[in-house]
Amino acid sequence: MTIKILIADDHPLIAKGIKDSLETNSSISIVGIMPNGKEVIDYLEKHTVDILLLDIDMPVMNGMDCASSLLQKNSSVKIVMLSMHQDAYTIKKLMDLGVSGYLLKTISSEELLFAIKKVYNGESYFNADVTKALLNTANSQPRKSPTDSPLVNDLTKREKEIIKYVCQGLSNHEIGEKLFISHKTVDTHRTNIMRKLGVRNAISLVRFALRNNLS
Amino acid sequence: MTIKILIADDHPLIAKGIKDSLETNSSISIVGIMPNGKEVIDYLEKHTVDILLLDIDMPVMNGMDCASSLLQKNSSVKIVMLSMHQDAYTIKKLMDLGVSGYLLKTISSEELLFAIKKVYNGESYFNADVTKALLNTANSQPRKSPTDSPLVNDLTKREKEIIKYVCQGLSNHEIGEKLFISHKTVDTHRTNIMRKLGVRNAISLVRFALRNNLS
DNA sequence: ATAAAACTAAGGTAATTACCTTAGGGAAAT
DNA sequence: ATTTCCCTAAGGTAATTACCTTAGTTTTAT
Repeated sequence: MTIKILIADDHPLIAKGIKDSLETNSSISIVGIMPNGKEVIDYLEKHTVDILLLDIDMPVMNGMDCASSLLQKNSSVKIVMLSMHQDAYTIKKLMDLGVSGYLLKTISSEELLFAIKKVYNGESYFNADVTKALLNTANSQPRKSPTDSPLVNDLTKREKEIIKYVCQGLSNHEIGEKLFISHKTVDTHRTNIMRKLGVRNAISLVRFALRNNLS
Repeated sequence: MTIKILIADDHPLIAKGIKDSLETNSSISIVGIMPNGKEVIDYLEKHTVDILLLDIDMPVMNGMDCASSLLQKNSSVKIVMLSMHQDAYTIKKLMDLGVSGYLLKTISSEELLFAIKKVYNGESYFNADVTKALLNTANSQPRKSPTDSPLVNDLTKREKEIIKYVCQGLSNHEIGEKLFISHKTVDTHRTNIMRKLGVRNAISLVRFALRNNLS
């Protein structure tokens, strides 16, 4: 009995590391490496695999959209997300979609193997740090992980507009005047933005914006 | 002749991938894998390596601080940053510090090998996407001001220290804890700083700090 | 040695932000 | 056609910041 695994990661070095780590185990076979979600979808229309190790941050089609698409069409593949960041917002979204696991890339190859076996047996596995990230935000407040880009996609047009003005040092009142909306609406946008990005104050928001060319 | 390389990355899977990719080449020897900047510093005090492949996002001591420390003490090691993100901000800062290369983890093992050889021969290497990221922001934001704004001279040592932490998004309480002073003292410093710089909120303060390399 | 500057601290007040909740109308997607 | 965002708004509360004043201690400079 061999567990057939498909890896989706746009970083060749990382994908190779995962592949090599797993292939030392004879009951596992890596059937392919895909550089983005689109190619995963295409591949899975013609082939069957047991487990998909899916990175989130990928070009063309990201892991989130890919997982969403596969789960909605009731694909038989079990999906294990493999990400750099423990962003509670993203994790929750994926759990709601129905992925079988969420692992940080900080895990050892032993833990990865363990997780794969559990998932293969129909269980799910979320590693400790991930669970902790969710606990910290029991009251639906995501957290942390600036230095991230996939999060930008969650922002609406208006939110990006608000960010620009926040970065200019304008107060909620001033922003409201510029956009002809209430300062309370600006406040709502700000709170939503910060929740999405997992930051707790305006300065961290500005730092994020600068890193992602939103300023 | 063997090129001795030290890898610093807190993700075992990734580090292993890089290691395996490079070690297929007989002229390269991976002498170790360090999980954070602190351990790199410790290691390099006792050993010598040719090239340090340094990840930026690491716990305990990040790659930026690690590179800064090594370059300031004139370590002979050549530093090649290896990051997930093409953040023009960070790249510029690191180039100013004097790192020999900056590569995205999206590169192939072939390109990594090519870069290592160049750096080993005293040249530097920044991969295409990185260069592109810099071009996009070259005109919009001159990072390095040749002459500091006269206002900077009015700031005391302690005030510059406070600014650094403010830029990190820390609250007055958190800054107070870091510096072992009262949050009210931090507040006083902040107010004094803002008065000197003629700004009215923390975000404008951060903008000023970024323009004047105080962050 | 004395003055000036820097660092520390605190009390108080006003303004602002951060966060939660609820909610209606319109646009976009399925 | 119905659901699902998105944008808008507001009420409320807690936390934080901005700013003022006063003031003791330490460090630095002349």
